Amino acid sequence: MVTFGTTPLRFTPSTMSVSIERISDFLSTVPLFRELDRTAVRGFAELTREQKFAKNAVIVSEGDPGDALFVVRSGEVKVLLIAEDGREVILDVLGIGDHFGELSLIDGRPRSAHVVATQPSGLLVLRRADFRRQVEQAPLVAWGLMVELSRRLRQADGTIGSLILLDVPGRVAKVLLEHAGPGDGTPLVKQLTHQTISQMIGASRETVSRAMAEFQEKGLVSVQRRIVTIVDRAGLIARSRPKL
Amino acid sequence: MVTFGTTPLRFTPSTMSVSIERISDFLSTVPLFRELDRTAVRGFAELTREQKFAKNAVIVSEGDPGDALFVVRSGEVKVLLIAEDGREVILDVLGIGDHFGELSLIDGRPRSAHVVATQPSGLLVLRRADFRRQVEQAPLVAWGLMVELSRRLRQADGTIGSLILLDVPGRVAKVLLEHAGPGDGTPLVKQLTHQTISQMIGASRETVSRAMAEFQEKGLVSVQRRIVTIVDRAGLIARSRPKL
DNA sequence: TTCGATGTGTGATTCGAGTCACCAAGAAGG
DNA sequence: CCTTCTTGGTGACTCGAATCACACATCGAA
Repeated sequence: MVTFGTTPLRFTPSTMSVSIERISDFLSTVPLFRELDRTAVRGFAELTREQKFAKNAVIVSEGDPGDALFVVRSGEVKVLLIAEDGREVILDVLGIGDHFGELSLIDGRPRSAHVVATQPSGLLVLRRADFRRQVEQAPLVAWGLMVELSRRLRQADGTIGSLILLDVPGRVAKVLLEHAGPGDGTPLVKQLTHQTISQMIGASRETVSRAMAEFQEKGLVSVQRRIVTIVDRAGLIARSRPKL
Repeated sequence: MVTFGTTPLRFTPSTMSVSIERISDFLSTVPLFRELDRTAVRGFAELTREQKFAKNAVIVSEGDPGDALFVVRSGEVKVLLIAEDGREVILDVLGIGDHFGELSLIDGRPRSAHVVATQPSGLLVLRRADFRRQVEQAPLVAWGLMVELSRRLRQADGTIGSLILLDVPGRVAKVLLEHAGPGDGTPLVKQLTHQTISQMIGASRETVSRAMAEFQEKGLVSVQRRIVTIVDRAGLIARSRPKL
């Protein structure tokens, strides 16, 4: 349900269905729902309500009981751990079409990380009970969920490997490659500050700066107005391997 | 199907069913199948064949096309990444009742890691097509699979966090706690060499040795005939937190 | 029992990367 | 437009942990 300002609006059926239609269109672009037919997607779209978050707003906190799944409709959020001393570890940066919160939905345990908006964001919220009921109608979603969890597990294992096997410049190179556009000469899909990168790979901001400087000097990447472009992909890949 | 030596045996129906019965009994102790009724478990048990592996035998290799799920029936295996320079990262050590290989089964992608027997081991093998068909009969397994993947994802994220936030002794403490028995004074459930621990936490063997020496000195753990017992759990927990 | 093999303990040295301390350069907002 | 905030760059110093180099302890198997 959508509200403008603080006034709740009553929709005429036609206005209503336009809105649901829009959400359905959006959801069918999300991999999790891609295999479903129109009707099934609509089923999910109807259970959805959109919630807006300002930049830096906390969306979920580690330890909270979690009973909702979120799909990013606009904006950007980061998934992170916060240590007692305040240091932050960024586990993931999510953009439009990504989703989070499924772990608590599946196993009923508390949230495993914090999620904070890095940009003003609109999130579609699906509550647990609604979601479960709907999954029983459309078991394909269960499959899609497993595929997504598999992807993340592979990614997490890869991250563990590179934390152990690579030096800081190697880890920076890997992050750049993971966020690279399709071909050489394309800028990164996301704008990552050195600070953000450092929190993703467990390094200091300064060391990331030095690594980036090294890459520019060697002609591996070029940076214009803080937008990073990969010039020599092969060179970066070489740098992202454990050195013998 | 079971074979002794190289001679395939023909079973009488009764012999056969004893064997299947045994496997069913075993499978129903595995969390993945725990929610199923006898008949459903039997369905899976019948699709199973046991394969023996010698110590150090390679069970699956990273990059292989994967089309089977393995359940450890006896022995122990390790899941690991191997860098080009030969260094090994141990992602997990699996014992009786644990399983691996589901990622490739779910998403059809190549194996994401190597699996090697650390002890002579017996593995129950379930081929992809059989497994999928059976899952359609028993959708509860799909749910169990998601719960298991969630558990691993939480664990992997925790590992990433501790690699970034903790020093080596902190990471050692964390591993000890994760493998601890129920109460203080109980020995670890698995025997881990310093070498193995070092490969799990991305440290050198020597540094792990020194950390263990420190823990013994401070009375946090005691070691007798290479069996580690946790004496002061609270102390270890304190050591496994990021220090302010 | 004796011999490999496998696991552990400890010093000395080296090195990658964190920390501290600034300064410069873009963005962003009044 | 000029201030303010956020981001990036670089040197100097310090420190945790890897590496190197051995010696010692345990364990199985011949």
